[in-house]
Amino acid sequence: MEDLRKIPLLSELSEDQLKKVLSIATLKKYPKGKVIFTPSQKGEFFFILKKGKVKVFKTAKGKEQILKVFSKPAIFGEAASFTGSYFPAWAESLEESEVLVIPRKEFLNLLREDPEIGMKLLAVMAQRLMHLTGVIENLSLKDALSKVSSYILTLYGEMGEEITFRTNIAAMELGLTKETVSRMLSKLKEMGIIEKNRNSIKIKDLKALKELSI
Amino acid sequence: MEDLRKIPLLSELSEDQLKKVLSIATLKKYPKGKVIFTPSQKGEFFFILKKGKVKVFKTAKGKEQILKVFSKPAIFGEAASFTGSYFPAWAESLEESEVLVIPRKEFLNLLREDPEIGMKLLAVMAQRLMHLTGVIENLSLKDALSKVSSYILTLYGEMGEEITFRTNIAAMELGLTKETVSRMLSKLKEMGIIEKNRNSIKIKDLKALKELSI
DNA sequence: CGCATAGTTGAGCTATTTCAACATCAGTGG
DNA sequence: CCACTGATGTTGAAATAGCTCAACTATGCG
Repeated sequence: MEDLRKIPLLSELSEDQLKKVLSIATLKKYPKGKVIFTPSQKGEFFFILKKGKVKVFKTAKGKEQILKVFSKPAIFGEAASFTGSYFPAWAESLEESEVLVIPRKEFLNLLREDPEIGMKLLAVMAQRLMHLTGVIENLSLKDALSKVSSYILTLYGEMGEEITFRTNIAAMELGLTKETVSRMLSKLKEMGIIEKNRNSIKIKDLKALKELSI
Repeated sequence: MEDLRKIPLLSELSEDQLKKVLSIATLKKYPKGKVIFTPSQKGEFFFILKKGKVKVFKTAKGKEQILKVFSKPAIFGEAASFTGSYFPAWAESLEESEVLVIPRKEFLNLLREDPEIGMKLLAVMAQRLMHLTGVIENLSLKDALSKVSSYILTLYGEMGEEITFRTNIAAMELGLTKETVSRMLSKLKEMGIIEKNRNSIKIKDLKALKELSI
């Protein structure tokens, strides 16, 4: 429950309000690879990721483009559950996950009761917008090496730290194939910019990486 | 002034409120090709397009990707002026335009005074999110012919209608070159799906076009 | 232990870009 | 009113980034 306090939208709630939310919410457990919502569903529910990892993505013609991966406690599906329209994307668990599901009606009640929550939601949506413009910039304006470089930087915590890196997830986020991502990683390694193990990388030359990520 | 009422955010305002907004706002005129804001500016102002046409876009490495073109009265730059952070993109007039500029402070006051306006803004942001997910879908999952086909459909009003079509704008919205867009148009013409003049097209086979746009 | 999943590497392919040359049009100034 | 100029669009040929396909390796999970 304390994890949930870290979510901007919920941090604002009083103890009582949060309890109320939790009493309304249903806890759902999704094993790895389960669909949480699809574009053919209307936003009748609002989702809070409590534990696990979820990808939100578009698909067409057998291809898939990730919009965002949630791996920390966060809300998702908020736009559609606000408007009540169809979800603009798919959501699927990437690992075993726990999700709190709140009916749209209750979600709207919360908003109505406390305008401060509406403001928080605005802030979240503004963040989402910025994130998506970043995705678009990546997709449209950068070449493969820049994409991978900037992607690594988004994962980067502190110098010398081991960064878990999933090639195929990266590929789906960046609009590349896993082969291309793999090749770019090899290239970065050759250039002495990163070190590479099977599931993780380590940044050796942050400055050069930043340079490439533009 | 009545045009402004058509903008969702403002339609909600009382006569007095709207007058107040207009008294706060500064009317700015931009000739064609003028920059309205850039990513190096913080969202100190909120913009209302009154007349004209404005493109909001990202650029890098001499390339340019349009996020959205506004051609009817609308608000823009709302996310950054809500959070006060840097604009995530550029805005530039595509033709001579009139823009109402409102200081962030006053904009936030409006939100504070009337929660209903906050709700409207949420709706607008939700729309923007859906739009951007659509842009991403286009960029990442579709080939050139599909992109152009679906783009034409977004412009489409009623059957047999002449549709103004600007090849280079289309290209910048679709993440293609003008040459490719031109070639795709020729292809669609060859296929008997559209008719084509210099600055406009006409849909001859809507069903086929929809088929291609997937 | 075995099998499905994830990653690597090479080779050839192809959609789109790039470059170049040309055509057309709209607006401007004489 | 016409000539000039810059912007916009068209078409062809060549270049290329990234994809597809294929074969192989490593891994981790049941």
